Amino acid sequence: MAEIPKSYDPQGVEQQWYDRWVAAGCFAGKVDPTKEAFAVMIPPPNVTGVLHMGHLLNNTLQDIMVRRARQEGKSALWLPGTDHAGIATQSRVEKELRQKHGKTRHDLGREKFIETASEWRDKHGGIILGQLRKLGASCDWDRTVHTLDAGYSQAVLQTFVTLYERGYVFRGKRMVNWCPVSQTGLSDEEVIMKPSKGSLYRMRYEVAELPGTFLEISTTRPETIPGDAAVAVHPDDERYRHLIGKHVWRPFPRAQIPIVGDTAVEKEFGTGVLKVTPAHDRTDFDIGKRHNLPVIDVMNPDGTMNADAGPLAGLERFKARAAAEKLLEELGALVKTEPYENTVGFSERADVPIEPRLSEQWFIRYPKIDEAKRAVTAGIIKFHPERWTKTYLHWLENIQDWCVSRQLWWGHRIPVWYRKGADRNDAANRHVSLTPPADPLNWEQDPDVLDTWASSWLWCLATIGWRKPGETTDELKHWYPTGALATGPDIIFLWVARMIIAGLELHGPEKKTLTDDEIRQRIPFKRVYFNGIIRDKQGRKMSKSLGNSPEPLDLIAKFGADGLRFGLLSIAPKGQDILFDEDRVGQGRNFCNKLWNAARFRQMSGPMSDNATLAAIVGRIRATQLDDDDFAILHGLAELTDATAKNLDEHEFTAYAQGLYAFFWGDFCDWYVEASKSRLAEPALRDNCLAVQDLVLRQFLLLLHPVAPFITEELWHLLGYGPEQDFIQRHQAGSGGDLLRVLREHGVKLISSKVADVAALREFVAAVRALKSQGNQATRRDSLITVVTKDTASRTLLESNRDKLGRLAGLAELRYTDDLGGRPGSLTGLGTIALELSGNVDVGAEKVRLGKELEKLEKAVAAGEAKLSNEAFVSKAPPAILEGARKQLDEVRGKRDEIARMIAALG
RNA sequence: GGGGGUAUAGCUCAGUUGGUUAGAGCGCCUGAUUGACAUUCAGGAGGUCGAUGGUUCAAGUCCAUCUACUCCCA
Repeated sequence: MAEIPKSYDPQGVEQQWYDRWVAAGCFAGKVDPTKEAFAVMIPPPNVTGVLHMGHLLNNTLQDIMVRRARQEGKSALWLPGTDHAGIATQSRVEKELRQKHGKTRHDLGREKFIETASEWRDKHGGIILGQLRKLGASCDWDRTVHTLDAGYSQAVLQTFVTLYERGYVFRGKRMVNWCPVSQTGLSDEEVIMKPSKGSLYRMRYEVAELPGTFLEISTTRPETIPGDAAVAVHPDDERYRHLIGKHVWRPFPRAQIPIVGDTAVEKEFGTGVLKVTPAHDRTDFDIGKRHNLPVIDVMNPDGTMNADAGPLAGLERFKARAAAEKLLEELGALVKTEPYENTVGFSERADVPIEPRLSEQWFIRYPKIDEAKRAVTAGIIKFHPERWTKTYLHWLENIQDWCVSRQLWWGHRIPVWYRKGADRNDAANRHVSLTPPADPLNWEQDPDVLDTWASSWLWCLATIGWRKPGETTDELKHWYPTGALATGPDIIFLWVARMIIAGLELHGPEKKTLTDDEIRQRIPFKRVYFNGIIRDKQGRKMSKSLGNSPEPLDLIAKFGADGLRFGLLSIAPKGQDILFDEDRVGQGRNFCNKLWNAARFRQMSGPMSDNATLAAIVGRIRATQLDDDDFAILHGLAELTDATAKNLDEHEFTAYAQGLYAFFWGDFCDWYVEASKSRLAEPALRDNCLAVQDLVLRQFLLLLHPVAPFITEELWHLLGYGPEQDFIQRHQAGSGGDLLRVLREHGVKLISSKVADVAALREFVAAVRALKSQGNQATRRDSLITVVTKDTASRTLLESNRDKLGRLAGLAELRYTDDLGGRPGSLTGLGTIALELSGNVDVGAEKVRLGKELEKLEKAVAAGEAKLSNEAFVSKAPPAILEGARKQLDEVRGKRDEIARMIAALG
């Protein structure tokens, strides 16, 4: 066996194992009806994207779930893929066309452009999937899916057709969020509201019927004045009620427009008078409909003003705003301009203010809303953390129709053909189908494509072969519903909710309503884990423009994939945002190194024996030779095993990592291994001690494997737990009970009182070390400690562990007495101790320290006495609590007296 | 305007149905290092659990109000 090097070097280990895993087909998801299935579908990253911090955490979590499922012997699948990212990809490709060739997509034509975009995708896309391999992601790469793949596309188009046939898809002229840069409509979910500094313009319009009377109006958007069709006031507003029905003069183009009364007007905002621009504002559009106002569109799709904008025609929208201000001023209609901050919607992709714009679009009215709510409220789908259910339900309760058409070329082209020259809004003139009409020359296809989310909402279905409602396949039957989804809460509406709705409507035959059982069969996943968003140290979102995001691959190089994964878990509070701090992630790397060195120590401590199976290792243990520490560590191991399972079941990933850390570093390395060094030096005791170490290491590697796959695989082999052609993923730790049973069958019965004994010894050692440190004897290995033992049991315990105490606390001798006199001392559960040869003790400092201790104890005594003299407490508290309180009071009193005595003795 | 979330040590966070003298990691201070590990070891300092009020024998934990910060939706 190779000698283990001094410090862990992840680089070589990781690459080597990843290649071997892939070559051996370790990640292949195989349909096996005899096994419980557990599938995870990766949240498909944007094909143009590269790995960022959020992916690291999110994919680590998925890998943990999948690797654990594999260890448990389940039929496990983690399916990777990408989405085609309509707007993002198209903008990237158009930008490149413009910069390299000075061309637009229109120069190329649709077909050629899509070809170019596909080439670009094949070349640049999917970088991120390669990066995930570095993280150790155990995806079944042979199954990689892209939303524009032929089969997937068929599913997307079929869904549109099906929903159209079922009456959930309709075409309509509506106010949409228009992005003037991408020149496409957007769904509400793709609009980011941002506070923006602008101006509030106060203008006055003259009342036509009452010359000399003016109405003051506030607006943030004077460039839309030419589109004004009316002004509106609240019908109950005393100030203006009498003017309803009259008219005002619109300043430009000068025209009379009516004054209408509408309850949508906020009396308190501005002057309480609203200019109504039906073509350019959602509320105004609704007001316009109620009052039969004309819709005057004054803008071009690219955000410039059109001919109807009169004097503003041809200007870009923000230039037009300035021009409008100037015009108002010249006309004497501007009262004043004041700075104003309001929230403005920005296009998520292009990052420019969106323009509410009236246009013809395709919409989906969401089906199965009640069922979608019930799936979560009835616990058929579980959210972790649970509170996200509130956000989810709130969205469903206020749900709006989904604008699914995008004025792009890159994506799934809407499968609708219109009869040439006929009214498109008449369904009779449409052909909605996966296949073109028989007489294509008489028809033209809708130029738009579908929203990317209208493809990724089928992710859990179409990745495993769903193509049509009511049809199923072996793969679908086996993997669906998937086991869990891990994603960020920022896409709870965009993706999570829509996937649930898609599953409910599309998986299975058409049904108007669903029973709970049917819901159970149709949901896309059983659990959703929402991980926190990773922010920088100051709590800002990671972004390219801020430059505050570390390069993930650099982090992997620096800490190792395992170290980074472990470090991320240990700093990721459940469902809270994560403030990323590189120093803290270093903990993960340190932990891997600690594990590495523990294994190295094991290797150096004695020859390796049969480690091939758990039974073989247990078989090496001689029950009669086990000491207190062996019992305690094995007991702790059994507890850790159960705690680990529980934490993973409940998606308590941080607790999972912290539990492993505390056991291994604190209990095993700092205490057990240190304590066992004296036994390892004795040939007669050595083998037994090594067997226990081998046992602990083996089980620990199994528990750690999901989060740190590389180092655990490497050590699994280095320490001889499995032959070369085997993999750790084929083994599981079992339960704590299993472990205890195997031990018991071998004659090892764990005595639980030993756990308390070891805890007392650890406390004793800590007290001695502290005392020595205060007496400037920290480094001495020949210290003498005098003990006033509490009872004979304490003395027996100390005596039977003398060697260890000597080694761990640097004690040459323990002496027992009844009176410590004036020596500086301290209290332990096993008795009061004092240091001999105390050297240059600072009596003053010692008194201060003891004084503080005394004060604390006196408070505790007073609290205890008050509690026990309280009639109500004594009569109402449960006996166990009462008993505990009495015991504690006795203890605290004893300690107090002892400390008081020590202080007095110091003089 | 509506709906969440958070507030515990200098920092980042644990603290599971209320029940001992509230914990961890990092940082800081002191000390150690020739055989597992400086990616280490030992010790120490540091907290009226955001504020007020309430329920209870008992509140960091439950309830109400308030304050601050933060996210989502309109």
